[in-house]
Amino acid sequence: MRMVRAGLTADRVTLAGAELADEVGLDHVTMSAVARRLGVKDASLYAHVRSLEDLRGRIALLAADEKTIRIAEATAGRAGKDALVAYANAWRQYAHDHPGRYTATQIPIQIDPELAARAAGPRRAVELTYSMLRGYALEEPDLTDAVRLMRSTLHGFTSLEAAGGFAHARPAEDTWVRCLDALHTLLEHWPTHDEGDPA
Amino acid sequence: MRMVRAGLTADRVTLAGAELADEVGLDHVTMSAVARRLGVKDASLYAHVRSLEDLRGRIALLAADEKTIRIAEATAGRAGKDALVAYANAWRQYAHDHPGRYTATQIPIQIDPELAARAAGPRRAVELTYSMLRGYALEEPDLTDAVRLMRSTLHGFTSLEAAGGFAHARPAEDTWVRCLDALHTLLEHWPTHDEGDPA
DNA sequence: AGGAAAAATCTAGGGCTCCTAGGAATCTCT
DNA sequence: AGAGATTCCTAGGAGCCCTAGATTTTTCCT
Repeated sequence: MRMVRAGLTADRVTLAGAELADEVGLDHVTMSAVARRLGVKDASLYAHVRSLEDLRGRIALLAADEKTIRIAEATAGRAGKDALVAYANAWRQYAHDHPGRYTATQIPIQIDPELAARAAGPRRAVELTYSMLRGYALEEPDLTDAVRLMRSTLHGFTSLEAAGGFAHARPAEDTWVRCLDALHTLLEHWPTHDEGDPA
Repeated sequence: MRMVRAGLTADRVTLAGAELADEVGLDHVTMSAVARRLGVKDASLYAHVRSLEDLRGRIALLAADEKTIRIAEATAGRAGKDALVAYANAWRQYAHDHPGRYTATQIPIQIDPELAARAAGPRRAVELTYSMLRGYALEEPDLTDAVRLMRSTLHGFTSLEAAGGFAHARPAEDTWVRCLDALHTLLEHWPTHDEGDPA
């Protein structure tokens, strides 16, 4: 029987999984489904990917890399609020464009360490965020706190939005720009010490 | 053969699923596993629950109810920053105590409408948040935006924390209290109009 | 109390999934 | 051209979701 090789590779399998995740949701990404999409039997995938768990981890890493690259491109050459808005929009846009990949990002990290080490994505992402915030006059540990607040808010918003958490009364888009305004003013007037009245 | 009924009910099945979710993670909650935990064959569950999808939805609703109740108890009789902190801590604590249930909360809503209607949780939660923010002088649509920002930040933080998203350098707890301070001052000085310098 | 009706649980089984083991086809390299 | 490595396959076991129909238990009516 004539056999044509599919030319599989770990990266191609991962990409197929990522595309599938965007189309049908991450938890409908199965070995069988990926194999079908690649015109291959499911057993063939195990030469390139250790398990379904492993595949999900690779998709998560791919997504982290892609998202970081998008943010880097968006914020290049910008500073201050301009950079903040570009950063946030790139983040949200990626989640919109690649919902399956994005949810892969959220899974508890249990990735093959060797694989994770090769991927510069996460480290790079942290650096990006820090340098983006350099425009605001923040010292450690306030800087770390601000970074974490940023990530929390952006992730929380896009995550809730994707899950349909915002009723349709007011467009999410409008809330989004107001939230960015709020984050900006907050970063400018970061409460360095406890300055609040305890009432 | 002597047969003793297990006394199953939709609620008992849901509870077993919720407990299992907290122990082994939501996506290890299977019909078979729940059945084993209840000392029953998996087929028996289908008299009470339509499908695995349905079970997950019920777990999500249960979690939403429980979380809302906790927040209501925590914020009762408090106002201003006091209420804010109580609200946020109750939220985070619930996520810590019931990680599986909490992640069930995040699943895109595709619940049996009839079931969702019976559960007052979500509606109540929204009301709670609004009334908690009544201490800050916010008018619509700023109020809606503030509510959404709150939820985004709280959800994002707890979600990232659960996923191990915060490196161990600085304790997440410290960042948390700083974030609450920040949210408080932000709500007090909400940028009603665009007051930012566009640089 | 006796018996019918309703409800709860079981057995049996089909189809899909993950994953392993070992065999056949294809590519690479000398 | 042939050896060795690589790619992909077939075969199959185990677990999961879910349905259908039988069997047992409870309820409830007279």
